[in-house]
Amino acid sequence: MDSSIIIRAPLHVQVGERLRELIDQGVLAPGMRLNEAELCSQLGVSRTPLREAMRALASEGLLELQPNRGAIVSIVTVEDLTEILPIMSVLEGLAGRLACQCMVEDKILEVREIHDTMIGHYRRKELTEYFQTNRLIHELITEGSGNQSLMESINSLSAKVRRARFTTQMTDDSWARAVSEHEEMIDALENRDGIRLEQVIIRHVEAKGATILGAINVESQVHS
Amino acid sequence: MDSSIIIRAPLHVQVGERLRELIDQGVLAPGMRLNEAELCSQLGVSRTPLREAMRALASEGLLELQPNRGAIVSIVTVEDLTEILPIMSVLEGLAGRLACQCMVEDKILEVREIHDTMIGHYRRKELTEYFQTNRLIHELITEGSGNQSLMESINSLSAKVRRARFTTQMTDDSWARAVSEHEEMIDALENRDGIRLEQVIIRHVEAKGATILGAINVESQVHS
DNA sequence: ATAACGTATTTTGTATGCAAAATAAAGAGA
DNA sequence: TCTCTTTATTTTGCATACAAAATACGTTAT
Repeated sequence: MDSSIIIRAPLHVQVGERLRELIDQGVLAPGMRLNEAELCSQLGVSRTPLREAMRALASEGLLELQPNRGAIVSIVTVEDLTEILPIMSVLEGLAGRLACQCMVEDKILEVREIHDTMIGHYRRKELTEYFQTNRLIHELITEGSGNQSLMESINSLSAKVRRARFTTQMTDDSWARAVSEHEEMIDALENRDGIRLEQVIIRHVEAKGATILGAINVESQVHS
Repeated sequence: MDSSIIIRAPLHVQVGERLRELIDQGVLAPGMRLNEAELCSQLGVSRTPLREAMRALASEGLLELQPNRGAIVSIVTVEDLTEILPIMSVLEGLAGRLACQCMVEDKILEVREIHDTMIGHYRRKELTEYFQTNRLIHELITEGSGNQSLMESINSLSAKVRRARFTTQMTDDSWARAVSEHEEMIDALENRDGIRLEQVIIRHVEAKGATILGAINVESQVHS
């Protein structure tokens, strides 16, 4: 009858979450070798739960395990991004199409409000806040699809893209375009026009992908 | 200099592969509890590598881990299929679109040949062989996308769908339709018309999904 | 000085043992 | 007979210990 008992998550789960954080924050940088003993003393656990957590992260693609040679934080290459971005595009598109069917009116209103907030950030050229609200909108639409499996797929890919840590530098032009595409998205969503929303999102994410890959190419040119 | 040394995979990797096989074959049936000690003696390993393998399979979705209560082979529900099939649809569609750009002429020819073989099986109503060649075509197109990440995503979802083990009973009508869609697919591929191939595949996989879900509903009606 | 070999040290892989939690079983009370 | 405790057994979670592989290091020979 006691429903208030706190179920402590197993150590290997906690360790997994902690590692995920560390990788996300970049404390464990891509390419870095993970020393088991070192991490153990750092996290205050023995090697068993640590290793179990590492297997799990590895099969999610966050770590790369080399037999008898330990694990490294996996590196997201330009090739990876080139592969992942088109996938994101169609998946987010699908999420949009489904969201038009599933999302309750309240949620759509919420998206509209965040959209308006985002427009404000755009007008005031507040880049960080713009990206934040932008991402939030995409996440709400993904959630709105009501498709758990789809959410997981998108989130997993999305995490990889974020881990690439490129410097997104939009031109005034591409930024304006992105905003107008968002306007269209909201419009399609409010009219529950799934087909149109899907098309707009696909175009939108493809364009975003092109921007990202373009920026990376510029970067690598600078370095050479 | 010795490149002929055989690098034997670590035990936990071997165990993982073996478990995957057992689950795939249905020896470890969905919902079944996995007893660590039992599996250990069966596979001839200690609990450590087994547990590491289990974590990996769990984060791939093949196993479900309950804290302090062991693991069960995850069950693919109708809801899961309802979620997964639309995802498969757009992903295979994308694969088709990309395949039209990437596939070398020889590979397209190969697909054509298998397609013709499949048509033969269709005419002779050889169901098993039809499904086999059918699946092979889808796999070749997926490969042909040249997108490793996309392949992995599709294969992972595809494995789940297969694990559901529904009994696909096509009507003459839906079978004829599937075949004609395949004709269209091959035609689009040979003309490297990516947009069209994508559309056809999306329609085709959606229809296949409807057939599957329909069959399951019929089954559950029979049981009640 | 460099290359190659052999040894020492570190690091990973696996097995085992113990503690804690969950399940099964047995017994007492209604 | 059924339900609720209490106890015994099983099973999972974690730590430690040992073996094997890889790396680092020092020595010797060219």
